[in-house]
Amino acid sequence: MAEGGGAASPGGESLLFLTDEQLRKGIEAMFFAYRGFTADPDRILETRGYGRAHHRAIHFINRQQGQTVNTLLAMLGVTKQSLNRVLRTLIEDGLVESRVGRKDKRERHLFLTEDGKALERSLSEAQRVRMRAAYRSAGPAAVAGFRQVLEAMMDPDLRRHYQAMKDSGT
Amino acid sequence: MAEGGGAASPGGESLLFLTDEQLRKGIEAMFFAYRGFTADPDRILETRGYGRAHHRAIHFINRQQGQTVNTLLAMLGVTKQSLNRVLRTLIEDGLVESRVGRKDKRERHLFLTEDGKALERSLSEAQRVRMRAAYRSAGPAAVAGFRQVLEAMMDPDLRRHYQAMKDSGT
DNA sequence: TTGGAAAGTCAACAAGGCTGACTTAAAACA
DNA sequence: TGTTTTAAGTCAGCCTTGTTGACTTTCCAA
Repeated sequence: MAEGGGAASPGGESLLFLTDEQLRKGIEAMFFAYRGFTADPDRILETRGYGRAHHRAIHFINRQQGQTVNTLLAMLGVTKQSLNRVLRTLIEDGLVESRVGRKDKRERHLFLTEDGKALERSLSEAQRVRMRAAYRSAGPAAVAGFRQVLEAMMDPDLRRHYQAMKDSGT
Repeated sequence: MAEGGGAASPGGESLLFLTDEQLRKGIEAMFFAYRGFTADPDRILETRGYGRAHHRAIHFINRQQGQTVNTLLAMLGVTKQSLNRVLRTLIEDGLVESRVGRKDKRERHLFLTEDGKALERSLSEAQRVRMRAAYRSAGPAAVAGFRQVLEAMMDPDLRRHYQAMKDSGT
């Protein structure tokens, strides 16, 4: 209700956005939007017998080709057993290549093959289409706000990962 | 970071925010932010032996007390068998009450008990704390943009659910 | 009175998380 | 040199949460 500094007062619009009601709408918006956000890739993945776990692995391997398994693990926040199951099928299917490290031979460096890149493009393009439509309908100012709020919502560790990517522009 | 808003170049603002690079950042922001968004409730749920499925059921029953199972099903987008498993444990644990419909006795109307409401409050408060912090750090304009983009990202069906809630203000 | 909708249940299965224990290879260290 | 630590991978088993399919019960409405 009227927490956060008296949202009920007239002219207090600068605070109104912090009412529990507003926050609840933001929470629900996240829930519904995330469903839409994953819907298109999910459909593509299904035709191949893959799931979201495969998508995540593909996305992050593409983002930084040649990264080690440990790096990927930190990004995904799952156990190596869990990742390994997914990674094994991607390697068997020829979408991912695992190369022994040149300097440190314990490490495996992960790369997308041409097939892997093709799937990555089709998945991310599906997501970009939706994102592009949302961006267009909301406008540039809204997009800036969108990214600002999302960034502030991340856990610090994840935010660092996100920001690291920001700098390494294509 | 000269491109926090995505459109640093003068004049090109209306198009620059639609580059694939910008879209990719938006996609990744969604991914990381959603992890943060669910982290706090997940921790609370774990202590009770519940999962996200229980959280979702509790959230939507609270949102519209007395709704039928079918309504809830449409909102959650899962099968009734899947929902039923979750619902059964919540009823057994005394967090949800299921009342036979007065007019149509086939229907079951779902309500949160006092215990259920207490858990709902603790879950949503955890989420609100994070959301509030994100909102504060991003500012009112960013929040408006955030909600606009999320809404545009939803599937039309889900958007209707979201907007329906919007009107039924507390 | 009967067809069909709403709800619930049982069984079986799959994806994708998890823990724990263990191996192998190689690097790092003392 | 020999020992410890690290990176990766594997096996086994468990849990949650999603799925399909088949079926029953209840009961409204044509």
